[in-house]
Amino acid sequence: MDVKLKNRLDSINRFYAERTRMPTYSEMTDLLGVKSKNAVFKIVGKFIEKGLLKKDSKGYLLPVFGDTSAIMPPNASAFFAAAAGVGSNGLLKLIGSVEAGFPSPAEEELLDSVSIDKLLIKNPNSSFMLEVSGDSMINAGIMPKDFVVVDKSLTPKEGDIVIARVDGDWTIKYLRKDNGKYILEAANPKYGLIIPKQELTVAGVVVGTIRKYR
Amino acid sequence: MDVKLKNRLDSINRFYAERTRMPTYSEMTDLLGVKSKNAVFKIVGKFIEKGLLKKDSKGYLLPVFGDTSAIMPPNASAFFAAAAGVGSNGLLKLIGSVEAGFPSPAEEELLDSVSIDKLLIKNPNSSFMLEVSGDSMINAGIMPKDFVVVDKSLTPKEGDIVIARVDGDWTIKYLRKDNGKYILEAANPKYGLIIPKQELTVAGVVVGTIRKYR
DNA sequence: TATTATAGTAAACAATCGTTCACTGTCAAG
DNA sequence: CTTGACAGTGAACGATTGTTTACTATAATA
Repeated sequence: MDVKLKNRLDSINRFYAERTRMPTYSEMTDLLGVKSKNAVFKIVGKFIEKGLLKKDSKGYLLPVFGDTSAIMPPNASAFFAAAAGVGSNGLLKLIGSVEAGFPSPAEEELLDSVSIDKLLIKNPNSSFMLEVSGDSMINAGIMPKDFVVVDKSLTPKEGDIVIARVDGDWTIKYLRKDNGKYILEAANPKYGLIIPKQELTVAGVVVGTIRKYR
Repeated sequence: MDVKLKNRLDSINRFYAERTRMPTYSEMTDLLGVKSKNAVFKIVGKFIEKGLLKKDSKGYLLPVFGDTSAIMPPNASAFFAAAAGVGSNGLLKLIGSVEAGFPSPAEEELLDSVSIDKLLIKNPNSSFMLEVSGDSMINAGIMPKDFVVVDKSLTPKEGDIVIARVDGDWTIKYLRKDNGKYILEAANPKYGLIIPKQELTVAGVVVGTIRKYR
């Protein structure tokens, strides 16, 4: 796909990121630099054909997100967007590993865009975000003030990091088993195992963590 | 706001999360359980008046995201959504700290919803996501296979975690200063300071980290 | 009891939507 | 030189949009 077409797609996707809705065909005449809606209709038709945009069941035009179930496809090479840093969908472009660094702009393949929301949240209706306090999980790379994404719908299993209520207190810990009974283990040698006296309730499984700097 | 109204708002927002667009007034008659578009018009008018939905400059209805610049408002109390786990906007409900746990459903205030994308990404056009390899930042809670969000537009300053190219290699490290010259410091005692022989280029500042479990 | 407020119904309206039609101009290939 | 492909223009069309109008039923208030 040539640069002009790619820039056109980017401008549509950028509209979506900024305005939280897809542009109308009329609005796209301005975005794409054409005068007629039929020209837009044909250009959009090409993007739909290539799977870069889509229509829903009612015929409304929608953006297409990168496939977050396959982060870092094995053979993907990547390149920076142009110096102006055009992104698609307001989402992040997934480059590669830190060690691979930032490839030269000469590489031509499109970067996948990913939505972090969609990366971490599999079940929107049963997922929540909590802020971590305390350093009990610090050796698992979970620090105070980090956020964890918790999914209540998942069945907890041994080794999961869970949000649990034990003897009336809430905590975040590894879920372990000892003699057939669930116990909790911190990721900090300062804290011992938690063996419930009365009740251990697992409220949800931690499926992701987020930290914000600056 | 009573439960019926809140459920109506949730159903609109859930439509947005699932369909990537806002429903039409006609579609909202089904969502809200009314027969006439004027009833929808009035209900939506109430949400707009309360700041729970909005119109853009062209008159299109849009969802309203929680204010991510004020995560965890100091006096916010929170409660779980209903057992069915209704979420708004497909976004996460921000509850509270782990120690506060999950409050009882009896508490009535709305949870803020947050978009992680919007939480971490301030400049979509200059932000990227990289996967971490190596354990050089492990004591900063950044582990191999974590993702970092990098913003190229920020001016790096001392103490930032940066993506840098030093003597031809890419790395992620703390940016430090020694005798007026920039150097790099790992967060793992296994690794010494990096004092560039030739060139140190900072490509971007790390503004967030993400880890995915399961 | 009367009045007001609220929540809804049905229909009509002007505007805009996405799509189709007919056409033009440019470029590449035979 | 002719033909076909491609990218575009302008206008028209049927469908749908959000908004407005007129009204009804119920509940709350004075």
